[in-house]
Amino acid sequence: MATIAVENYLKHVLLLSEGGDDLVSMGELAAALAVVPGTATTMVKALATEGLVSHRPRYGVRLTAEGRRVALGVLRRHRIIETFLVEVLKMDWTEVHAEAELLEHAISDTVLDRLDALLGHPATDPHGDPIPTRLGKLDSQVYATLATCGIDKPLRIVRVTEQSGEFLQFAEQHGLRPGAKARVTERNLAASLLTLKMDRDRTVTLSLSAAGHILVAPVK
Amino acid sequence: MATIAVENYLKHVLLLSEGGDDLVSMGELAAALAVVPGTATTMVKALATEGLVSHRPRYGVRLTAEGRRVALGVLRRHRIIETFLVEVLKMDWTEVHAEAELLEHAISDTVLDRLDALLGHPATDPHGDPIPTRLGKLDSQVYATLATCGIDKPLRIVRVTEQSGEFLQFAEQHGLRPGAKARVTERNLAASLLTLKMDRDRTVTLSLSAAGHILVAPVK
DNA sequence: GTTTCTATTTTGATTAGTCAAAATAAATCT
DNA sequence: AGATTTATTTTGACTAATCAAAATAGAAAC
Repeated sequence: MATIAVENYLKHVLLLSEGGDDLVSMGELAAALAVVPGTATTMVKALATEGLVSHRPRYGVRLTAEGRRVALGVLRRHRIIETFLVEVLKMDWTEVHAEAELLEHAISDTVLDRLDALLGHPATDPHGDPIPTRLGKLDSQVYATLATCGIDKPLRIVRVTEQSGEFLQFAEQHGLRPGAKARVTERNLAASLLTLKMDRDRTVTLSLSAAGHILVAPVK
Repeated sequence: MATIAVENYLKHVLLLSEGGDDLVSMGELAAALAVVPGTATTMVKALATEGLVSHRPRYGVRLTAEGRRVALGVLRRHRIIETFLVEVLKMDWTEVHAEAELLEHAISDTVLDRLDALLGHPATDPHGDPIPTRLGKLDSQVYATLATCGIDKPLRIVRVTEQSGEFLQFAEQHGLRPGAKARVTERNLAASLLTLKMDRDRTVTLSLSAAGHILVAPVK
């Protein structure tokens, strides 16, 4: 039985390895978990002897098949709980992340399956993040971001990959939520800024780094 | 911030002191928490220095006002979660106790208040146990039990004070659930048995000790 | 009023997770 | 290549919660 700490380590290794590089560094991992690097090293070594990760000392860590299975379970719980909090309890999508962080380690499979059914087996959570299936399949579709997409093409926001309350509240305030329509009108690399037009001609300006967290798909 | 272990100790001191005796013994407490007695002693001493209980060494332990406040919070969470699991997720009232035991330490006040509102601010959980209010008021109405009530009087079951799955499934199987109507037809002290008539002339026999866990009120 | 029984407390160890700070290895820069 | 910077690992220490087993204090029995 994985402890809460173990579940969190595995979840964060999964999330950090999503974005490309194969091995997750101790630095990244320690920062994500808000522990000191030495703690991450110690824990990773323990996880490695349990067969949940493989550790290449001095280079980084990666999930084993078993570790990935556990991590996907945690992620599934997290995202179903977030969806429940928004859809049923009508909480704000900008504030449910922290709540789900707590509950994801305490909910049983029975309760989770009931929630999933109540919600109609959703494919994504309120941020647009894909929900792993019971069988451990995770949709890995790659989207463009506002920082990388074409200019003046009609777009639909599909996902916002940032959990911080401030960022999400900023996004919500300007209508940058999953499902919203948008169009990039100008991208200024020198100033690292980007301008876009939302519904009803609302204009929004944001930094390229922020834009990188907003995933979009072309509107057919 | 109280840890999970601290919350559990305080909750069990509260539950064990409900049934009468002022001081809760280390033996009872250790048994309720499934730890060895020495562990309970150690923990209780720590709780005492935190001002959450007062410990009379060799005699027992009692909650302070602050400890009671914390314990009532845990109990409120537990019972609201149980109610949610039955009313919204349609789980069986005989199986929700263990689930709530896990979730009660992970749910925030925000989520709890939303659940409470969704459920219409219930006064009791599915077992008939009273739910402490946000302000820490706990209904302490005293009921007769099937072991102590009068013979041949029409009764309504108001509460079942046993959490074990087996007991509850037995109760459910024979219609002994909160709200059901019943009438004691015979009480045999020698054999420590009791017979009662339920709806549609169903007859049920159970031990006096089991009967002591089924609380009843006279039907007006 | 001793002795005996039983519950409680104490003592010494263990496990999980963490931090601070010293040691070390890899990468980078002359 | 040698020196410096930076990330990682190691070491030693700490906290919370637990157990096993020895010591002890009340209560009950004689």
